[in-house]
Amino acid sequence: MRFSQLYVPTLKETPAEAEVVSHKLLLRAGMIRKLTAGLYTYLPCALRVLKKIEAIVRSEMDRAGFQEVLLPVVQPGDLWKETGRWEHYGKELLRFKDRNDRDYCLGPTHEEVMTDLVRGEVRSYRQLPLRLYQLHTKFRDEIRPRFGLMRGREFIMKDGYSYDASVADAEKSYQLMHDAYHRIFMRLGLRFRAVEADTGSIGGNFSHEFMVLADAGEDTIAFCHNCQFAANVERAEVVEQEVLEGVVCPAAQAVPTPNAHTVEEIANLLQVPTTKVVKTMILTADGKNVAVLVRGDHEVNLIKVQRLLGAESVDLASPDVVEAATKAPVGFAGPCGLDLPIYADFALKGQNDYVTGGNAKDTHLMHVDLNRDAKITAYGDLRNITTQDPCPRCGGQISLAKGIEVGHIFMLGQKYSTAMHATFLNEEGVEKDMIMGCYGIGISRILAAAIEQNHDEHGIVFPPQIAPFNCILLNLDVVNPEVTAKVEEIYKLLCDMGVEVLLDDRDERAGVKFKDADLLGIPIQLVLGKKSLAKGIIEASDRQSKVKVELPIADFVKSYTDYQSQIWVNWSTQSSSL
RNA sequence: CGGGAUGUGGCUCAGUUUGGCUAGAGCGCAGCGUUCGGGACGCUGAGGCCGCGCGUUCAAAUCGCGCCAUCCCGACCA
Repeated sequence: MRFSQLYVPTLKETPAEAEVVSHKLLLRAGMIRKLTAGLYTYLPCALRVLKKIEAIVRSEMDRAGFQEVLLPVVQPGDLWKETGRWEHYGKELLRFKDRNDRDYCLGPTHEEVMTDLVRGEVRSYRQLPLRLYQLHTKFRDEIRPRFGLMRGREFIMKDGYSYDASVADAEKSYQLMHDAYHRIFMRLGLRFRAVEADTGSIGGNFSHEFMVLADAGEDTIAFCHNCQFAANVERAEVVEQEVLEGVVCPAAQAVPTPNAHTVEEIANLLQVPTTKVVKTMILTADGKNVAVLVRGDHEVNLIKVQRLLGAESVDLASPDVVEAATKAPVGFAGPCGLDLPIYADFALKGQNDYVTGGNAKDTHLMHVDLNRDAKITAYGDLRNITTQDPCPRCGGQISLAKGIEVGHIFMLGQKYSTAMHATFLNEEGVEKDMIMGCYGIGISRILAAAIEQNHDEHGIVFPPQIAPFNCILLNLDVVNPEVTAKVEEIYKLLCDMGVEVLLDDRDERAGVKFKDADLLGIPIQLVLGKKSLAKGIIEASDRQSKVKVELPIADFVKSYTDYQSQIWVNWSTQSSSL
């Protein structure tokens, strides 16, 4: 491919709309353009990368025994009514009606349609397991699309579904995908981690997320240095610590705390550590209000609260609810005398002499003993894990890291098969519901995640496995006939070798070519100009390390082949699952 | 949906506070010339219903009201 022919409108300046690195670089590198909020057009370079990602995903899915199909994007509302998700999925489901006034939606995921396909044909355990997948476009009307391709409304996804006759078989399907995902992310050249995850709205029994490690990640993962434990903080359980003896606690005493709202402000004002302050949050769970208590230096985990209460939804209560419950403005809630069910985190249990809100304007209570002065409904694991907590499996040291969720696998169980009557006859001739699993990979998100993880001040640093081209050949002297003739010769040679080469044949200054080559993130830069031609060499440089070597023109085929394979090997040793 | 911000040539932004006469700069684009190994320089030129609507005024990019769009922070998720 010739640069002069390629539609890559690179930009010197970053469009104001972009905030995160991947979004900025995708725009600057001429890979994507925004159509409207959350909807992006992929230009040739981006599409080349996406196709490489898809090819790796496809080959590993096929290898795992999954068969590719392609389902419609538009789905009938009736199917969603069968599983109850027409009511429960929420506004992310874009709904509309056809000319006959029938309900339809754009597919945000395809459990219903895939299961409809399977239930129509499968009658016997002999036809199971059935493992299918597809690669196509999903639409979710996100509340807030952001970060370019990281959270678009329309995106490319690989979604796979398994149908098994028994739980044991379903677990095999799940493990097959777990292993395949490992191979996929290794082959993509990324640093990633599989973590235990919450199942969220998809539902099911258990799940793992595959996280690309990057500072811009929206998720926090906790992992152990000593054992294999790794989990999304949403999910990571906190083990209850040994109960410590409480000190002798004086009687509770109200103190004025004007202008102090946050835990830090209270702690400073009253000269106590934040660990001795109790955070009281009023939550609304399925329409009922409850109070949740955590230590001042801890964060409430709403998913854990939801699980403890067995609630469908849990949210922070609105200010008027808080004011009605505490008879005070927001910021002064406390457990003493509060007429609500009160759930407290384990960490508060063993100690006393706390500072809490006073349920009155500008007032807090000191010397609170929760067991003496408040009525705690129950203690439980209600907060996010911290680096101070021991590993819940082995007691080892916990670390936290940011990650971008690029894959998620779920053991669904019979949630959908039961609702949709996806049944089969077993060996005994008894009708059973199939056991399902579903397995997603965000293809277009991987493009963004790869850039978040691999970039520098000059631009993108693509892993060679997914780079839009294997190398870029810079003609530094397009007006010089000898140089140009030699460049053309090398270009043809590379094409004949099957190397995906981008020839920068533009009549531009050297600096422009170097800048664009860096920006695009092509792993290998080959440079030929008057100087190098005189020496009989081509300069090659590694986009990642910036290390330059000289390849003799005389022995170009072999020296290039060795060089490229070295670059690839370097990358594959970097990709890891930690 | 709540909170914050921004809308001015293709891109980045100035001008808006204190209304004023042909609306500016840099980049990019077209032409000519000089340059040519890390985003060159000079000259010439094209390109703007100043987000949209209504209003105030002799006069609106600038003031008021309404709407729309985009971005950021929260609840969602591949």
